[in-house]
Amino acid sequence: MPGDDDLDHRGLAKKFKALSNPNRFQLFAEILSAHEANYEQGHDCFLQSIMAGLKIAAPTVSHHLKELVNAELISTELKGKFLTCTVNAEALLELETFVARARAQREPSEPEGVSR
Amino acid sequence: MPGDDDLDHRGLAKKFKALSNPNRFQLFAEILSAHEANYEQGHDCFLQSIMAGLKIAAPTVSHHLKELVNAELISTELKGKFLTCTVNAEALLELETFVARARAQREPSEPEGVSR
DNA sequence: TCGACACTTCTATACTTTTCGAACCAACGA
DNA sequence: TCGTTGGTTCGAAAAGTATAGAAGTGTCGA
Repeated sequence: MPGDDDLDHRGLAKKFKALSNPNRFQLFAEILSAHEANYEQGHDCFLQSIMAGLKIAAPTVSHHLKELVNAELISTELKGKFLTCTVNAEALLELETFVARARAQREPSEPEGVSR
Repeated sequence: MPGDDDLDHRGLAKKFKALSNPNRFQLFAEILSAHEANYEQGHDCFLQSIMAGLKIAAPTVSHHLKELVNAELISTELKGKFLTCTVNAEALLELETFVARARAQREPSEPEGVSR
């Protein structure tokens, strides 16, 4: 059945691509953990603090950020002078669903054990 | 603490990268579904049949395949004249673990099946 | 109002990736 | 032993990506 998985393919590849660059991946990971750290406290994840952990220039960060947004992995919002980042839960779900399904596909019944 | 997540980062980024190209992604997906289809019947996933579904030349397929192998997403074996592909279950597990953890991170309050 | 700050856009450069034709190697069947 | 077939390697062109310096936009505090 085409149209079952095919729709995902483009979006998924885009998301994978967004995470394929080490710096961008780290950027995403930082946002993720900042998100976690700040969730309870109610304040958002500021780009500024994230940039501190990376050793790349501001224009590059800006570029990577745009890619993450474009892949719909995160969204950003300008709050006055500062930029806040929010991880998109749907995107993560989409990724997880794909991988989980892939795993199921690989082993329809048998638990490991490639004989031959 | 270095070696817990940090190791993953490199490997993960590599895997994400391997899946970042649409054609390569599709290649992987094809292998996956061929795998599923043929599992019970005992015969392997032949590259030949996979290539039929893609509109890229043989050298390109060969190249992409090598990338997937390099990212440890699959392994290949030459059987006489034909090449068979096997999806690496560990790789999928690694991906799933990352994504699941990311989801948990995004919403610490939400109960999910993943413990830290 | 001014200057500092946070971030973006522009532009340029170095590098990587994708892609395929041509040539190649290995295995199989006749 | 050939010719055919499945797949790889080589070489090269075209496109894309990562990166940052310089300059720009908007916001804040003094």
